[in-house]
Order: sequence, then structure tokens, then C-alpha cells
Amino acid sequence: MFQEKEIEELIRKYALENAVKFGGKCNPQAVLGKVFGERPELKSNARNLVKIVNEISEQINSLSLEDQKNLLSQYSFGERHAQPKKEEKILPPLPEVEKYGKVVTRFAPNPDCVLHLGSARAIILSHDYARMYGGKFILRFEDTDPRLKKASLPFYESIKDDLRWLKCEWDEEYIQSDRLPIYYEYARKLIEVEGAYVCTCEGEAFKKLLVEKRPCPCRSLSVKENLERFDKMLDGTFGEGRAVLRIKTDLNHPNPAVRDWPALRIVDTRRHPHPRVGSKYRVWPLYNFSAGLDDHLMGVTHIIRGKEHYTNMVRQKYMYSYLGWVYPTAIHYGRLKIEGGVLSKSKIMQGIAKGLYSGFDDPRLATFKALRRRGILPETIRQIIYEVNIKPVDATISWTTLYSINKKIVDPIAPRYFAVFNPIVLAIRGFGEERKIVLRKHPNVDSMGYRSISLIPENSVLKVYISKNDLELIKKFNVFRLMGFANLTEFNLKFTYAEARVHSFDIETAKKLDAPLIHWVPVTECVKVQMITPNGELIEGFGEKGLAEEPVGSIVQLEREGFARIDSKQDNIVKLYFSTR
RNA sequence: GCUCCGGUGGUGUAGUCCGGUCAAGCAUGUCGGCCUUUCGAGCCGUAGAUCCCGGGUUCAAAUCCCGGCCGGAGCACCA
Repeated sequence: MFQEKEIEELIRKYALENAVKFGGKCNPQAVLGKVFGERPELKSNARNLVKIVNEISEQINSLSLEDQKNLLSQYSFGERHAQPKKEEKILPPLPEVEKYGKVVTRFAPNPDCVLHLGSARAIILSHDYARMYGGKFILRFEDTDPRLKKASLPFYESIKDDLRWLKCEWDEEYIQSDRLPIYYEYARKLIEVEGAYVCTCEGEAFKKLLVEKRPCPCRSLSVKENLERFDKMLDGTFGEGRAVLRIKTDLNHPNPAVRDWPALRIVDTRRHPHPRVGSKYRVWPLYNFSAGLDDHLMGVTHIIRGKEHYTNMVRQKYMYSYLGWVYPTAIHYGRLKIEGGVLSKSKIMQGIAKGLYSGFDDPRLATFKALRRRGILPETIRQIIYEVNIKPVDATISWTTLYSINKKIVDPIAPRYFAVFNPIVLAIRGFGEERKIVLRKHPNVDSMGYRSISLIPENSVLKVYISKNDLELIKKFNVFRLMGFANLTEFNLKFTYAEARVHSFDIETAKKLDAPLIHWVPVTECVKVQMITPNGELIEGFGEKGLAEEPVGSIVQLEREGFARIDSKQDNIVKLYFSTR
């Protein structure tokens, strides 16, 4: 009991703090929380403490705010108020790592399309976790459907290309169409342990039985009969669609989707040749079979994939139990979308086929190719993935978030240039002498050097391009400033061009007059620029000649316009892809 | 319909497992200011959340329990 005084003091201290924080009235609950935070052992005595806290709170609340502040100043608080807030986003620990000697992850795409943002979670998380724990990252092409979701040769390469761009190098590479004999071997094994049977039932009839939780006639066939039937699948006795190998499951499983799922089916590869192995095989594994086997065979410890695969895990576990295997740790995440970005493989493929999109890198598509061409950096994608993390919920990220991340990375390294779109000629009268303007390539980074713009007047007239988009702004002021150059006045818009006269040169005057700053390009020294906007349109204009000296692939900032990536240069035309504002 | 899984400011997320320093943190966006020869960056500040709803347990619930609502996923001889 001799501690009582001390505890009361503690309560008083937090009550005062809370009261001062909330305008004179403290909340006993919050005070209690703070006290427990400092003295957790008091929790067992919570009931009694509540009474004391309530009493003290009442006392404190009857005081004026001034008195509370004065009393509060007598107490000292530890370090807890000052803690560094900004911490770098890192991945949370991967579950169950201690179960395995070495972490092994995999990314297993079907090479039937290019990769898009929807795969970013699987790729980056799988790769980065493998690296984080000094493990192994496997790339496995799942090209086992020669008919419906048929693989196509160029995509094998483009997927690898995207992976490299994302800085996700893989340690091992497999292609499932090379592994058919392995799958056949395990099919026989599963038949032998009575974990699988060859079913020749017609689809609808089987489904009906399935819903009623009843076995089909094929289910009770002997091992011998099943092996014979399996041979008939392989040798062509059974035609396409006439037989499948099924994995036995619990027919009473509450989810009809997991009951006796199909493992291998027959595809007429004469009519539907596989892009890599042609018509060599006619029995092809289904996803759960080949992926399930491979995950174990390749020693995968952590499967990171979309939540649409959740029931697949349940299905595959039956196969694992027949084989005496332990299922890897599976983590399922939700869909990652980007507002307005096209993320569906079929829409991408169809849109391109119809000419709706210019290609796999059309800026309206959320493919890695498109993102890359727009100057979105792999670091930005990675940061987004770290940010959304592994959650089974869908996330729609906004372009503005992506922009701001990208901008933070790009801003310090992007040289600045002027480029005028929607141009109109501005004739500056009474400008006799030739001049050279020297500007910094980056306002805060001296080491990036300088750019110079030569001004060559003709008959005392200097012609520059300005953007029609700025006309409204200019009209509102008596004086406007061409950035880095001169303050102009007496603006006069003619039919095809505009006129103005030099008012002064110094920035101080411009500031004093509150003149708007306009970017510009001299007519006598410029390059033609074309830029693809995010909605796929092409806009044209003129840019500083220095733009043509920046390497292809680099990102520049067009002042007052935004960031853009230099896509190509030819015939004195610089082609840009707009990146972010 | 059946089977899973979720629901925290506009958006994304932290916290939820193990109830209490959370009258809810961070980022981005909004708005305002400072700075700046960009409408960019940076700095400072502001507003914005019934923690899906209802009930229960408890001294105490974003957190645990029950019910509901809403959303997503799966239910292919696709992956």
C-alpha cells in the first residue's frame, strides 16, 4: 500500500497531460491506458485502479486549463515523445522460414501474353523474399495448354526481359512442356497408390454426380484397369475429350470445386500443336497437377500467388498426401489494379489485334513494357509492391501515388529543358543584338552543368515559340516573363502569330510586377519534338536543341510540362513519351 | 446457389494474432503558407475516419465472440 502515493502521482501526471492535450478535459480511459503502458503489472488490479483514475480525473477536470498546464510542467516525460518517424518501407518477415533450410520461391507465368502490373506482386515478392533470406528464385514457364491459353514463343523472351528490367534475376529456369515424361511418371505412381483414376465419363454427367457427392463408375476401377486406360490415353486410343485422369479427393468435401479434380487431359496436338514441342505429346497436365508436382519437385518452400489459387491449394493437398509430401507455405494476395489501366490479358490481346492499341507498350495498358516506355522506373514498381504488401484484398492504386513515387526518384536526376507544345510564334520587336542565354540543367544540382540558348534576331526581330496553352495566362498580365530571358510587354495576338516588346530583363522586375513565367524556345535554334501522352495521343511542338543530345531512354523534365522519357531520335525529331507531371 | 476470404480518412497502408502509452500512425492526394527564374522538387502547417453495421464479453474493443450488410475469389478436360 505504500506504493499508492506513487501510483496516484503517475495517474495525475497522465491525466494532466491528457487534459492539456484535449482542451482541459481528460479521458479516464486514455489515462488508464497510459498508466498500463508504463506499469503493465498493474493490470491485475484494474478494477481498483479505475476508481482512483476516475477520482483523479474529476479533480483535474475541475481545474482551469492554465492551472493544468502549470501543474503539468512539474512532471517530466521520458524519451517516448521523440521517436524518428520516417522509416524505410521494408518487407515484413516471411512466415515459416524456420521450417525450411533454405527459402525457395518461384514465379510461374503462362507465356501466352506479356506481363503486366497484375503479376508484379508475385514477381517482386517472390524474388525479394528469396534474396532476403539468401534463398533461390525459380522461373517456371507453365505452358501446358496448347489449345485455349496457348503459349507463344516471343512471350518466353519478353517475360524474361521484363523480369530483368524489374531487377528480378532468377536462379533456375524450367519449362513445363519439357517435363511431360515426369508428369506421366507421377500419374502412374498416383494410379498405383489408388490416388487417381482415369475417368471416361461425359462432362455433364460427371458434374451431376459430383454435385450429389456420388462417385462415378470409373472411380472403382482397379489399378490394373486404370494403368491400361492411362496407356490408352497416351497411345491415342482415347480421343480428345474422351478421358481424363482424376485425383481422388473426399467426395464429401464441402466445396464441390475440390472434389475429384482433373489432372491430365487429352489435347489433339495435330490440330493444336504446341509452340515448342509441336505434336509430340497428346496428354497434357492441368494446372493443379503440373504446378503441384513441380512445386515439390523443385523444392519450393513458399508459394506466393493470387488468391484465385486458394482452392487450388486445397485440391493439391490431396495429391501431396498420396505422395507423402508436405505442401509448401502458400501465401495468397489480392488483385493489384491501377485506376484506368488495362490489366486483362484478353483485353490486351484483343485490343492489339483490333488495332485499338499501338502495341504491348501502348501507354493505356498497364503492362511493364508500357510502364517502362513511359519512364516509370522499376524501383517505383517495387516500392508500390512493398507498400501494398501481401494482403488477400484487392488494391487499386492510383496513378498519382505512382507518379509521386516515380517523381521522387527521377526529379534529382532529370535535366530540365524547355519544350513548347501547341506552339505559336512570338515576335519580339526591337531586339537588335545577338545573345546567348545560359541556364542550369538542374536548379538544385550544379554538377549537372549548363545548357545554352543562342538568340539570333533578324531585322531586329527575335522569334520564339510559346505555347497557345499559355495565351490565357499572358493576357491577364501587362508583363510576362520568358523564363531565364526577358520580361515582355505590349502583347498583341495576331491571326497566326503574336507580338511583344521587351520590357526589361531582370528577374527582380518580373517578381515585382508579379509577372507569370512562361517557357519558350527560339525559332532559330530548336528541334522538333513529338510526345505520346498517357492516353495514347501524339502531340507535337518544339524543344531546345539540347534535348537531342540527351541519350535515348533518359528522363528529362520539360519545365512546366512534366517529366518525359526520350524514346527515340531521328531526322532532327525527338520523340518523347510523357511520364508524369 | 455452394465454398472460402476480406471490410481502417479520397486512395494505399500500419495497428488486429497476444484487448490498454490508439479519442487511431504513415504515405499520397486536398487546402494554405514559405522557398524557388517551372504549375517540379523541398520545407512548414491545415482539413479529412461513425476503425462496415448491430449486439455481446470486459474496468477497457479497431483488436475477442455472435448476428447482419457489403465487397472479392473459386466452383473448366484455363493458368
